[in-house]
Amino acid sequence: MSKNLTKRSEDYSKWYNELVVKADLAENSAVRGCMVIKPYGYAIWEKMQAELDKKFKETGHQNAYFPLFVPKSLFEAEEKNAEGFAKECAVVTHYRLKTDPDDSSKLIVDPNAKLEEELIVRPTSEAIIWNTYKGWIQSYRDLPILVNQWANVVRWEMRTRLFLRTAEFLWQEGHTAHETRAEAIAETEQMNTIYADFVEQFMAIPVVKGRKTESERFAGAEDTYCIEALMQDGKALQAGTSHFLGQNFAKAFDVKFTSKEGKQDYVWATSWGVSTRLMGALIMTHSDDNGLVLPPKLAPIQVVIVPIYKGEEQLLQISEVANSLVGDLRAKGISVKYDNRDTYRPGAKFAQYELQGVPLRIAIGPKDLEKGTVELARRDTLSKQFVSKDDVVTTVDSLLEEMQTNLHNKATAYRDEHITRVDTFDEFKEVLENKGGFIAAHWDGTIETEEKIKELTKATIRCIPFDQKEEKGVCVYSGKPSNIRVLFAKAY
RNA sequence: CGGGGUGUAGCGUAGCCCGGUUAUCGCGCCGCGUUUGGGACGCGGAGGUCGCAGGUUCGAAUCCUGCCACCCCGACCA
Repeated sequence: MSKNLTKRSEDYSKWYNELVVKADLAENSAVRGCMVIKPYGYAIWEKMQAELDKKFKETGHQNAYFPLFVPKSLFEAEEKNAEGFAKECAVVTHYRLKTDPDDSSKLIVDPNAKLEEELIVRPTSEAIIWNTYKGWIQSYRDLPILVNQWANVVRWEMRTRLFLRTAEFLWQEGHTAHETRAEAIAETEQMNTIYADFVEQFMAIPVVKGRKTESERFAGAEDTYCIEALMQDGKALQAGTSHFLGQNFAKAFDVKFTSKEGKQDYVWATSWGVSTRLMGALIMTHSDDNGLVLPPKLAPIQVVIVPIYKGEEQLLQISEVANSLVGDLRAKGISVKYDNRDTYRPGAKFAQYELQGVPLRIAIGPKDLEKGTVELARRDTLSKQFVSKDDVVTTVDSLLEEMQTNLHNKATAYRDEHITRVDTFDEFKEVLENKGGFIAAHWDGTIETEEKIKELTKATIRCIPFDQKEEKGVCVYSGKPSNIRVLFAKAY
């Protein structure tokens, strides 16, 4: 994506148009920041869901569903968590409307239908889930509980951005309960790795795995692991998180179990999630000026076939070739669309599928009929080639694989070029201002320094990378000793 | 909630300063015909509470007042 297209969110409209429409109920400001995901965009989300779900099941997790509403008292139970989300909660106070006595065409909230206790629309489900787990857990035999929920959550953000920070978003949230600290930490690590593998391999987006600093940590967590991605405009995006919650929620909701030895103890917890924000990451990582570019593994349509013809008869001849090709490709498990609409010309279709990011396009025209070929165009490089009819299936098959790798390599190269090692604060500011991306710098480990750097540069510590080697140095801001570099960046 | 900006057809806009025929143009949409190897062309057509409410005026998209919404920047955040 070109630089000028990264500056304003409205510039993304070209791509978003294919995926999403902004909720726009005219005078109703209440839905500001929510989105309507169109079928094509939702199909992408469904592919992501399916892949993640598979990985969750492979690691012993099960899906369940918990209520949308959280009674306020439950929400209050874990103090830090409550405090962390308090500023951005939608609250249900009434349960009924009635006709306005002054204007029968209007409805008003019935003042007689006030709830005894307000209900919070979940910004996350730890509270209601841990309140439920309390009833599920008595013995070590009940552990571990490995549950995931696919759901929507609401966070009343002051400022929203399509996909990256919408008021309502779709996500999955895993909530697990364990006997031991070590087991819970292992789960936290496992899930962070699953996210990293998914985002890298399936979405072709390179990420840095690491740990959050205390100030960036999830409210109520003892430790937060994350995967951080870098967008084409040089800003970082948190693509997924996995939290080790310690015994905080177990204590808040009084969830104890009796161990083999007959002793009572609080259970150890984790939670982890990824959201529709990943679709924003997808757009901002791979898109170019012609629109979306989808990695083949998550493209709802992997191959589109466009006929080029004059007259009904020619279309029939081409359709014969096209339909047999569709059959052959589907037999290989490749998703194909044959677009034989006669209401649009080929050029318009080409443009449309490029906008939608369809990885491969096959055009079949009279020349191809003569020569026994098809024209094959790939979305990532925009290059075209003629392929013999007999070789199409194998070529498509290998190209899809190649494109998946190519996209990941391209994004990785970009990301790696934008990790800059910096040793002075002047250099830090210079790189941040002119180059963007991640800055690998020494940090003295204090919240004060972190805050000060944020205040001066707007850059935050994205993570302390797991694979960072120990290295003696001095803090880029305070000059105090440090033995590891952390990653700073401006973030979404 | 602070600072800045913008509201005219589905989308993008001209007109506003300096009030005056039927509100401009492009895209899109509908019909007919010709087209079809990179976003077709011709002819015809439909579509407007000029953000809302007041006010000034013979007359308001245009001037005044109030309100509302959206966008950008900031605080907040996955």
